[in-house]
Amino acid sequence: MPPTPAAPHGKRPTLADVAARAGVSTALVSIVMRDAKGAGAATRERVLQAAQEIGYRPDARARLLRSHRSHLLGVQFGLQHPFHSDLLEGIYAVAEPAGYQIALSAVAAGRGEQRATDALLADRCEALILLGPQAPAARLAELAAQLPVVSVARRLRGSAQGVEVVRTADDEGARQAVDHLVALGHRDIAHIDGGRAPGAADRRRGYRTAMSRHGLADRVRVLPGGLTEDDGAAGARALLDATPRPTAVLAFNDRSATGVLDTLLRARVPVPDEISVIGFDDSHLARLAHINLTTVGQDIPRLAELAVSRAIARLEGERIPDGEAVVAPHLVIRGTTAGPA
Amino acid sequence: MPPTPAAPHGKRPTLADVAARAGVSTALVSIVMRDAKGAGAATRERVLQAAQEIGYRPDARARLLRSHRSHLLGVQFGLQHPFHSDLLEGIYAVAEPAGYQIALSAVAAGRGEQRATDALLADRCEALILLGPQAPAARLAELAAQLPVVSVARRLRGSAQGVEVVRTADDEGARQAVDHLVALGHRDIAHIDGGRAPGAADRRRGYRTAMSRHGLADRVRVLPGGLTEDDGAAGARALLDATPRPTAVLAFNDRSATGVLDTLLRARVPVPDEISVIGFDDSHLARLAHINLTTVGQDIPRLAELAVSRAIARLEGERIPDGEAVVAPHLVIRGTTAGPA
DNA sequence: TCCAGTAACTAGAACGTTCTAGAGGCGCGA
DNA sequence: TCGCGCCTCTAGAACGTTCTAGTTACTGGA
Repeated sequence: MPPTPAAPHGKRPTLADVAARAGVSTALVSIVMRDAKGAGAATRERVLQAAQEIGYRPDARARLLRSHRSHLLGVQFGLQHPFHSDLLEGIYAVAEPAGYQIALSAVAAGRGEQRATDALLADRCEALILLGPQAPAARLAELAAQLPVVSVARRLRGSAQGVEVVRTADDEGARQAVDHLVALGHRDIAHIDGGRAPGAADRRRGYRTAMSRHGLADRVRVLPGGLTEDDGAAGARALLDATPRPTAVLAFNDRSATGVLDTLLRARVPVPDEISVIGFDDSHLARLAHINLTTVGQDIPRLAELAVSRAIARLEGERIPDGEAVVAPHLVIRGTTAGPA
Repeated sequence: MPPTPAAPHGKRPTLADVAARAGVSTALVSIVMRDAKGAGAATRERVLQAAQEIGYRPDARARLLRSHRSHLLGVQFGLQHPFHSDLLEGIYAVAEPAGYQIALSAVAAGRGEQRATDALLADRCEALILLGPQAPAARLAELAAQLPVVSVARRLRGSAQGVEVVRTADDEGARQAVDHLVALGHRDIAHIDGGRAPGAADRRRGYRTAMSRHGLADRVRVLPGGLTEDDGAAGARALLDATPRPTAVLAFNDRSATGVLDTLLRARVPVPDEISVIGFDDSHLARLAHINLTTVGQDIPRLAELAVSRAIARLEGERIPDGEAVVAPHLVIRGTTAGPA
């Protein structure tokens, strides 16, 4: 059933092979394969037939070499970040319909960001989309001098000229969480933060200002954390020892919140009866029936769409609105928040 | 500080630009850039200097187009599988030192395996490494007719001729888990399985035969499950209703085991005091201090190494040992197993 | 002194596409 | 009948690299 894939000379079949078999020129085969206009219906049919028979596939590299546009977007992502995986799903969904291909380059242990971006540049990407890049601003500026660069989820001050930024309004997300807890009647609300992680500073600030606005400046309590479950668990232990013990806690992200939940369960502190918990991200984790976490959702499809569309806009010479693209988060209320006992 | 990246004519600099600046031929520049022999030390220095000055980078696509080997391994992976991310880390670590580049292609919602492999073929990969492929065996055979294909973690019967298989001895892992529990004194040991997931059938079989070998055939209890936390949670609820209630349970994987743990905690059933729990994978999850899961570890670096080395061996015409490459798992004893009450 | 051998370098053809020009055929209005 | 435009198709150059087959210059052995 599968077409015999063997090319005449044992190598991968090329345009010329198809052309010979169909009795036309290579140029015409090229036209047919690209579905461009300039070929008659009958010939088109015959060429496709021939291509099918010898199992021809266009060579993407040769194609890109010749055409002066590559229509290739390079995406750098971290292998260990589920959040990046979710973004990638969104990026694929937007880029392919817009006629752009995606080239992936992973950041892994022993393969730093420099290696990752070098590979993308060598592949002739037209623009770079960097998910949560950690590289120094100077390096990003250097890249931005060569081609359009979009930083997703990492905020950059003026030091990285020319880099587009797409991110969530982290401070606003923290504010929504605090507002929700205050509306439920909480006053002693703690925050287990994200340390130096991207967005952590903004979430910390959002928490502080929201507390102040509710006249709770003296109840502010920021516990050092990070972005893993262990960080959350450690924060929760500190929380339990605190006096007065807070009745609610905002974690840096869902992973951290999961650690908090686990520690509270083990300590037989019922959630949300004695302590309410809020996460951040609305990851798959949070949605699971047995975790059922109230959390601040990031609008991942929107972030992905903005990242791609800004990259494309820069490539096609459209004028881009100045400044960062900031996406509003939204509170997702589930089962881990309730009024204080 | 960064070299002025502008090429003479505003486009990306090429070999010819470097050659002109250094006053040599393009062929010689090519030699220097590849670090091949055939250039004098002084000239070499001068060429490198010129390349540096105009910010030259080799064009990977043109390079691959010309050279008849591409030294490119295509890897297909699932965006939503942390296990695949871990494998990828290992694959990068092995492939790059061996002189092979990695091209990634993700399987995502709306981007099936066919699309993913098509992209890799268009990119002129020399071999394909598929992580947990779900495609029908016929499709894999069709690919294998065109180039070397390695299937990781998916077992294939004779129907997919020519496909290399690299996998963990799943039945053996299940056996180790049962042996451990029996040695602790357990007799009522249940298994929450993985349904139709890759490896699930083998683990189920390993559990059954191990139970039989210990004379516990009549205690065998397989509960339907899957590969997510929710599946584990559902299985655990079924477990609690069973009579006699099992004193130990082997989950399909760590995610499922996490769901089990959570349900047991909520039901105030202490682990491991009343019920012991074992997972499978030794994922990051299992290692977390507050989960501390006894689990069957897969040797991920070894799986990655075997996958890459088999692909390369096929490419370089070396003779490969017949049959699948099966890697032994190993039990990792942590805090969720103990003797029955 | 001559020739072989080697090291340094170059011209020009490939690789598999797309693109630019243009050739030929046909229909149609004047 | 001519002239024009349109459609289909083709020849050949181009893309940026590597490879093959030289050419030149220098060394050292007979």
